[in-house]
Amino acid sequence: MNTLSYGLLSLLSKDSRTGYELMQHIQPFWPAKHSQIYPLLALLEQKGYVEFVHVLQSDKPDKKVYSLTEIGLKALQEWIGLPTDPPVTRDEFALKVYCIGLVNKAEAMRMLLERESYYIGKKERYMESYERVKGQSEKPLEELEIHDPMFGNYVLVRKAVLKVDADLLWCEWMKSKLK
Amino acid sequence: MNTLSYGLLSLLSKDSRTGYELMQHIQPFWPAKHSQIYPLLALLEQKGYVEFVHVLQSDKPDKKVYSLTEIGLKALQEWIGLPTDPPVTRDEFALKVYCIGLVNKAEAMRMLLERESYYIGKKERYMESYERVKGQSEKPLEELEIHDPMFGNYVLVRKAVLKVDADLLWCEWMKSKLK
DNA sequence: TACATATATGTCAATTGTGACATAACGAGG
DNA sequence: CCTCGTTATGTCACAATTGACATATATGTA
Repeated sequence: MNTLSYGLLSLLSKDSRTGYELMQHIQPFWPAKHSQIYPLLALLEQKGYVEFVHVLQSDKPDKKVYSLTEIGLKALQEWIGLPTDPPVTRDEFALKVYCIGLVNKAEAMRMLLERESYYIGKKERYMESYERVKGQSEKPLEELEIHDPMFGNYVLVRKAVLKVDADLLWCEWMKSKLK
Repeated sequence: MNTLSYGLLSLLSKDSRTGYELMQHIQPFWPAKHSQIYPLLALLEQKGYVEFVHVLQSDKPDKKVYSLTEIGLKALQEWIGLPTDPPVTRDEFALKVYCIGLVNKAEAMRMLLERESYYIGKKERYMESYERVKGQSEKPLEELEIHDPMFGNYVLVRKAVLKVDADLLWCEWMKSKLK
């Protein structure tokens, strides 16, 4: 069982979801395409870690709603205690920045502004997530504690916002360097 | 030609390096093992983008020092202008945090402290890089501009420090949540 | 009318990346 | 003396991931 499989179990521990929804929601922490998710879900179902019900829809295609089983929950709990791999980031832009002296200031500024607007868009989406979490929570977010069902969502949105703020801060600083 | 290949050219645009050194220096932005680097270097050499000289060493194993060729430089310059893929991060810890409510506060705190010390170690190494860059630069770092050979190193260390500071800030904030 | 996008699931070939094996010499520690 | 870590290069089987293809319906757009 690979990390992505456990990631899917992790999402399913809160809510029953379709493969399509799992694919959408796991993106910020473990980007994966549907072509990777669907075969893994079939494997997880084979092993009895998840089960699904067919849900017929008239307006949209029918779907399979997956949920975590008892033994899936046990597997998930065991995995949490196991050693955790360090995060891995692959950043093509950073590779380009290393040799940015090969282009002129104007071109470098163009690239930087493009990257900055990418981060601005990301931050906007994270802020929308934050508002969604706030709307779904019964308590004020600051009062949530570890066993509250929204705790994970809350602290992860916070993590994402802090990181994108750091990226935006660097972009701002870089702009002053390229003036 | 994949992104990692261009990353190698990018590093070689500043200094001639061995495959082993390239493997070490590309880690922060594009983690790759030597088993991936060496075959790519052979391909790049076949295409004429890089060339190497054998350097015999008595105390350590002999090595191959690679450098960028004219046509390698041209390929690198073309790549810089091309659209840049967004950064990709895979974070197993974040997947665990999503369902952290499955374990008790003490266990969650243990995991968090472990992750925090990982980030502290990373920050220390980045600060060492910063000092190394400062030592190698002729001008004060604040005065470096885009065409200075140390500019890329300087702004990337700054980027790395800002990001790890954001991670540490989140850890600090999380500790207060788990008290 | 035609085309793009979103929902929804699935397969498969090709590419990318990992972990183990192989070799070899040095220095440090038990 | 033996093992471990570092330097240094290389191969190879396997696992993880991507991108294209396939299908179907609804909705919005040119």
